[in-house]
Amino acid sequence: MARSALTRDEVLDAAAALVREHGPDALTMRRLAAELSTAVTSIYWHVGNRESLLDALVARTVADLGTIRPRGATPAERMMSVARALRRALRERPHLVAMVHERGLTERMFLPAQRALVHEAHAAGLRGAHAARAVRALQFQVVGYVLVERNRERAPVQSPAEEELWRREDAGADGPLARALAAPIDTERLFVDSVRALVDGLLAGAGEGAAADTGKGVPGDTGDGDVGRGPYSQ
Amino acid sequence: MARSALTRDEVLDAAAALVREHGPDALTMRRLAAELSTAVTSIYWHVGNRESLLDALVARTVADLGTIRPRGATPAERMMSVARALRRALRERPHLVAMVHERGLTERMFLPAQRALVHEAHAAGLRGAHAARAVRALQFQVVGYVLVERNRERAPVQSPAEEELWRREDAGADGPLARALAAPIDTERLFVDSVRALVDGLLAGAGEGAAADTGKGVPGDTGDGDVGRGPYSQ
DNA sequence: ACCTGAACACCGTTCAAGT
DNA sequence: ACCTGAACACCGTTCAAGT
Repeated sequence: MARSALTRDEVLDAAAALVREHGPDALTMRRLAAELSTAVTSIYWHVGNRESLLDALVARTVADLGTIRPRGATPAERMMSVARALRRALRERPHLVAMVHERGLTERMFLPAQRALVHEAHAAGLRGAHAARAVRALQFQVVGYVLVERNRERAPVQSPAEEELWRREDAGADGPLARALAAPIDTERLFVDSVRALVDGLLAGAGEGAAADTGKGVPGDTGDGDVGRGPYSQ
Repeated sequence: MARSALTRDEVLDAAAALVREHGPDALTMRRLAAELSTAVTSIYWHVGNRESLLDALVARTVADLGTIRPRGATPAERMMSVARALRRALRERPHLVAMVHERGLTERMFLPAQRALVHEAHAAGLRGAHAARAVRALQFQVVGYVLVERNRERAPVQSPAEEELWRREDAGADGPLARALAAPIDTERLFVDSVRALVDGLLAGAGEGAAADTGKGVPGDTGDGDVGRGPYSQ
């Protein structure tokens, strides 16, 4: 069998590799063709155009994001474990997640996690629209946090260093506060603190009955990867 | 006086207009030149290159983001008013804010708001590193929320409609929950709820003494707009 | 000090043509 | 059904040259 038969999957693999290693900007049709030792135009036959190539990569990422298994004894703990798992999954695929975000598919991507959160919110005694808002608040919180966090990491040396920006005068007489704000952020801890505060705030006043519910997790959410094949000639 | 003397500010104004009306992708050097009825290369003389042109726009936006005036009777209320004001400011400049974000300058942009939050956290009785974490948690929350929110607005018709994704089985026996999750999000309300829950969680247990503190607001944070002028020849 | 056109090395995409 | 090279209309950027 001749090895040289180019397939759509090979194209996607090579494209994903380029993105993973050099970022989305490095993914040009010509470079991709060179990587695959083929003509640029062959790629067009397999994936249509650059836009739908990116769409396909994004669809893959959405499918890749596996199911989330909540852990912990109480609903609050299990909600926090979902939040941590979500964050980790996002951080493992920064470029691709950014692309998902650009395409406005973030929500679709988080459906499995959302299901797990619904389960836990219910177990915590939240019901109806109240539970829905709690789930979404947490989801927004986690996704937003990771976006901000990634942003900080990509940031160049912040134009004026944070320390310069925080002179003593601004923090009143609170020396430790000023010092804490001048120090680099412990994003790990800040994340946990933020999530805990939010979860506490959301669950405050909810009926605390079903805390011993089995943290069984999410119904399987597999499949759904493919996005349409075949030629793209008009 | 000859009207035709091209200035750096004119270039920036035209560029900002292009971005505001057609998005960052529409800002090409050639189109900008056409807009200004000048040669492409003239623009290079004034702003160096595309990258530093974007930098300058971003610096402008950062400077534009005015000071924030907290309102409300209690520190908690004033913190929430800062959060709302921040969100509004972000939503008024979506393209430019996205550019600030891409450049990793989000933090720099929010310094004024951060100052206001520090003031209120202190008034609420938080001290030292604890106060610093509260301020940052809230800041991450607001910025992250707006990023997610913008993302949703740009989203195309979510591939499978949310309703299809939420069949009854997933929400257990909670019909209202399922219906609430299938309905479009009231992002305004979700934002307020989330912020309130977070603020409540953050302030829980803090000394509640100085609630009547004057909500005087932030020390002036003007100036700082310019970013270096002159020729860019190597 | 400011502006210009020509030129270079890139893009994504289309098309007519091959096998 | 798959692959190809040539060509088009765009990019950002540099350079040598004008005034």
